[in-house]
Amino acid sequence: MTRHSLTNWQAVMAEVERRIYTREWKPGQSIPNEADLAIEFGCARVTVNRALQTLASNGLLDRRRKAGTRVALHPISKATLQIPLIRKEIEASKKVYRYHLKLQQIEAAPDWVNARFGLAKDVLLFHVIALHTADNKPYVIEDRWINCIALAEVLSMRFDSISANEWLLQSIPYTHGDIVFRALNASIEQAELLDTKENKALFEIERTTWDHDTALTTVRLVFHAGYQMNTAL
Amino acid sequence: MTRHSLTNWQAVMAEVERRIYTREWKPGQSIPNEADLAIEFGCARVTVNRALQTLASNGLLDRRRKAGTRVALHPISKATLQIPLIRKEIEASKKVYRYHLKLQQIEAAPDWVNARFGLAKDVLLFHVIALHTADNKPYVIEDRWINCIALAEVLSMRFDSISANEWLLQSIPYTHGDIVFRALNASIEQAELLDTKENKALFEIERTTWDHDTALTTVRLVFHAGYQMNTAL
DNA sequence: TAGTGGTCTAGACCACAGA
DNA sequence: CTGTGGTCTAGACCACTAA
Repeated sequence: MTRHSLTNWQAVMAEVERRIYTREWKPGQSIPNEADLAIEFGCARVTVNRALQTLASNGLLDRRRKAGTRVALHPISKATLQIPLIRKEIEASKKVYRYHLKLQQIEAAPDWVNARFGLAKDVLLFHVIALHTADNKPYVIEDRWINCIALAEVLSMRFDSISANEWLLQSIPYTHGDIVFRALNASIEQAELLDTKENKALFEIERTTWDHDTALTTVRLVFHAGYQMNTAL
Repeated sequence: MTRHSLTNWQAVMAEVERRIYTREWKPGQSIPNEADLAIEFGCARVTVNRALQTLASNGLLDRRRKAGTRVALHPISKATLQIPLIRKEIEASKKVYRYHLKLQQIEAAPDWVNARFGLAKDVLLFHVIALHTADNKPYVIEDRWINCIALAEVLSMRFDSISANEWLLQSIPYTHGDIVFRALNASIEQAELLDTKENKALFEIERTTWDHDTALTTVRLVFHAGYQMNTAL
């Protein structure tokens, strides 16, 4: 991919990668320490350090103080998922994005939401259901619950022109989140919204975001039939 | 999570994160340059650089030479997926891992495989189907095709005691890979192997690994009903 | 062209964990 | 105790790009 001139530490990284890849350094084997490599490559130790740290964070090396650096035995592959705004994702594929609000009200939440939020059973939460379309075809259903105790601002919002997805991401800072991916059989309602048949296998992403120990919002994104999520290794 | 004493650059990072999170520095806004921050924090510029680079790689900052550093407008969330060996994944949940070879033969590949490999239609490829179980319950079907032109070693392998998954990962180096996640309705055969019903929504991961421009192997992993993939944000 | 981030260096000290 | 990686510093030069 990158057709640029390599910086020094990238060159060191590339050379180390090459030695691992060609099995000059085999899985499980110790490689020379940073100081020796710095001498061999004729650079500062920090430069070697940066290269090896990067490789270690990619899972290609195991590093321990005193024990030294070894080629990883089980290269735990790491894939990085980009999770963009739905609107951006659709616009990136050069399709026309549209947004349709289906429901916005305050109501008691179902069990799975209360479980996620760690709230009592009959707390009222802000509930939004919306459909995002690409070129006027259903793309994803956004079924969102918002903790309006922690986020009182939401009570005055109308999500008919801006999606809750977008408003939250731009306006509400969070400290961390968790994500679950799963497959589910379409309910009758989901099938109707997504223009497919009941029981069709659909891809779902469930995301909850937190401000420290307080859950702010949880959303289930149910994608149209045939949706695929891609990434590189 | 981390209850350790922070290193200096981590402290700087934490402070910058705090300012972003508390909106002292708002989305889109420029923050002071590295030199000024180094003075303010009483540390070397490199230390600030490391902190800001880390935040930028997490998507929280946008950095451009001359233009300076700004708080990201659209915090593109990045989630890192760990893709371990199936055996490790099962053992990590303290269940008993077992492996059952269902098929191993050389045959002409279906279209989707030829498409991935960029090969002619009637090339013969190495085909393996296996079931991985956790506590004797079906966990995932591994349906794998191996490019035995590029990987002649595979012709002498018997995958009845070691899985192709494991052998390939430990023995065959690759330069990169791509991954697709999707949902599918169980076929009759899949339902039977996974002890569920036809048309049940199942989670599938399709992974292809490459040595430069040569596809080495492609695999479809179809998980048991109810499987979820988790990650943090 | 000038300001900003990106990288590099030599040297230093520290923290951890193996022997 | 000692070898190794982890981090920090001050200073320098380079590379990109907005003005």
